[in-house]
Amino acid sequence: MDILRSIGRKRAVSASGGLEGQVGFLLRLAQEASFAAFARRTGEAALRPGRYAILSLVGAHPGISQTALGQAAGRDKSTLTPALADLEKRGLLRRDRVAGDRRSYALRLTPAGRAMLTRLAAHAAAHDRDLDALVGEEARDAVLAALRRIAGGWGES
Amino acid sequence: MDILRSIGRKRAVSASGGLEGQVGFLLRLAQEASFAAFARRTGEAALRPGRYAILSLVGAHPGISQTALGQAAGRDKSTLTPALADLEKRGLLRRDRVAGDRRSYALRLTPAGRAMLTRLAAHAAAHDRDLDALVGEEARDAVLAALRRIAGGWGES
DNA sequence: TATTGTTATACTCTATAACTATA
DNA sequence: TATAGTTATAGAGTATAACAATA
Repeated sequence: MDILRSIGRKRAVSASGGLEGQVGFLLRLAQEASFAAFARRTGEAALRPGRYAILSLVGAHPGISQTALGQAAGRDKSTLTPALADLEKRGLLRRDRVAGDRRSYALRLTPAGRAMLTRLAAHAAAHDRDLDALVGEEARDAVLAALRRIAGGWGES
Repeated sequence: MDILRSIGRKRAVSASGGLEGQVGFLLRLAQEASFAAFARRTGEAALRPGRYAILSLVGAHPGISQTALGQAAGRDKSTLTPALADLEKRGLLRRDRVAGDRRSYALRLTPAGRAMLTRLAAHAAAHDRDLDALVGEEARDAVLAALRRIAGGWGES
C-alpha cells in the first residue's frame, strides 16, 4: 500500500500552458499515470518499476549477468547491486556463480520469482486491455510502435 | 554539460524480454530518450524536465500561486520550494507578494525567464519536428492524443 | 591490462509531517 | 480552524570513481 500512497496522488490533470504539446512532459505524465494505475491494480503484489523491469528481464534471459542486465535496463551496474540484493532477500531471484568465469553471476528467477512474474504478467495483460480501451485497439499498436521508435531511435543522435 | 553527461548515456537499446510490450517500461525509456535528445539539442541552455515544466507553466499562467503550480505540475508544494528558489536565484522568475492574501506569492517570469522560455520553445519545436520524422506526421497527432488520454484518463480509476 | 561486481560517496527528486504566518 | 508556504527529514533511484578478485 506504501507504493499506492506514494504515487499517483496528485496529478497534473490538465496541465495546460503550452506544455501539453510537449512530448517529454506528456511522456512523463503518461508514465506516472500508467504506473499508478498498474500499482492500483496489483495492490500488495506491487513492485516498483525498476524491480519489475529486472524481474521481467531476468525471467526472459535466465542466466544473464549483472552487467548485461544493466545494459538491457539502461542502468549502471552499480545501481543494480542493491536492487538485486533486495530481490534476492525477498526470495525472488538467485545469483549463481558461473563455472567458466568466477567474476560473474548468472541471474535466475526462483520459483517464487516466476510465480510473482506470472501474477504480475496477468495484471499487465489486464492493464494492456485498459490501454486498448483508452486509445482504441487500432491506435494501440501504432502508439506502442511509436514509443519503441522514440525509445530506440531518439537516443541515437 | 553536466546534464548531458548524466542522462542518456546508457540505454536499453533492445530491452527484449516480454518487457518491450509493456507500456510503462516503454514510456519510461521513451521519456528518457526524448529528454536526452532535448538536452543534447539545447546544450548549455538545458533545464531539467522539472524546471522546464515550472518555467512553462508559470509562463502560461502568470501570477499563479505555488500551490496551484504544484497541482498543475503534479508535485507536492514542498517540492517546489527549492526549485523555485533556484529559478529565482538564476533570475528566471519572480515571486511577488499578493495584495489580497499575504500568505501566498504570485509567480511570474522575469524578462530573462521569458527569453529562456522562448529559446527553449524554439528547441522544443525542432524537437517536435524530430518526432514527426521519427513516427510520421500523421501518426504524431494520434500518438500525442493517446499520451494525453493516458496521462489524464488512466489516473482516474 | 581489462572486466565483473561491490563499495563509498554524492546528487536529484520526491514525499510526509510539523511548523509559521497569515486568513 | 484552515490555508500558503517553509523546513526538517527520509527514502528511492541514479551516477562516478576507486577497489578487489579474476581473467
